[in-house]
Amino acid sequence: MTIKEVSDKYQLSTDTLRYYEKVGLIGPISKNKSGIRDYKEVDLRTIAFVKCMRQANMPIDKLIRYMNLYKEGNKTLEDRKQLLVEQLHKVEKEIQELEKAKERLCYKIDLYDYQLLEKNLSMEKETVL
Amino acid sequence: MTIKEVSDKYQLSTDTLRYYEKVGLIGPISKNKSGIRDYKEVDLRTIAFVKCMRQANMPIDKLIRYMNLYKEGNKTLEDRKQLLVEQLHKVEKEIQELEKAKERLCYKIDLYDYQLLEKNLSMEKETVL
DNA sequence: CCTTGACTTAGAGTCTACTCCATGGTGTAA
DNA sequence: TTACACCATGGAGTAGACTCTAAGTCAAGG
Repeated sequence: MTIKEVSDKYQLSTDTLRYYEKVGLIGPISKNKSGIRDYKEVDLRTIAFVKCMRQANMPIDKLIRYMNLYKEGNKTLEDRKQLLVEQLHKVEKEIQELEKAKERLCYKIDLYDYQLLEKNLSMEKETVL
Repeated sequence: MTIKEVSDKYQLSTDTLRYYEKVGLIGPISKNKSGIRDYKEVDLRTIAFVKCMRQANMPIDKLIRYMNLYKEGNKTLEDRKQLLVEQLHKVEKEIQELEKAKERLCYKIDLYDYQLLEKNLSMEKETVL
């Protein structure tokens, strides 16, 4: 699979894909004789995971640490789990904060609706009289 | 209320408070004869709102636009509401994405628990034999 | 009076995560 | 075979949101 195809499939720019590879988040990706990347199934799975974790706002350096632990094999299971648990907590907290913000937004929007209603009523009055 | 007290109350650094004022997100804050800021009740309410919107990941420039509309008064009600509605949609989408990430994290953590269990069992076997 | 600690300013610096650029090679359809 | 879109590299540049620094002012306590 070419970098363009991967880019389209996962909605990550080709620049981003190369950047992720450079910093060690994915790959190294195998290349054909003329140096062009050929993404394999396992690469795609890594990319999907990375994308998901990035959407969970996991910072790049933490993700890199996770990937490095992964490469070290079985003895790092506990550490890797720990990283994910930490991230889970962060995600839960963020969801809570967003929910709070959401409520406030809804409340304010309601207020605006009310104010707009009043404004329109008074304009109508003006027009009628 | 001094900048330090506000900083403690809202968990925003004094630098950040001054920065918000500089870019026009809050204030201008009134100052005493020797030039020291004195935050009033209305400032605190603005700060609380700004903090909430920032936690909702509303970009600074959008917030500034909102604040400017607010200062223009009644005729901008519709526009302001529009900004908030947009932001609400963004927040809802982000919550969804975080929920997705959360599920994936939970799933992976479960897998790790299982793998760790297996590992410990086999270690126990080794010890016993 | 002097020190200490909190306050002020303007402006430079930092961090994260990309994103863009210049330059040059590749592959395939007409 | 030439045009075209795509690929590569290293390194510079950007956006957003702070964060820090230097240099100075001010009020209170010892």
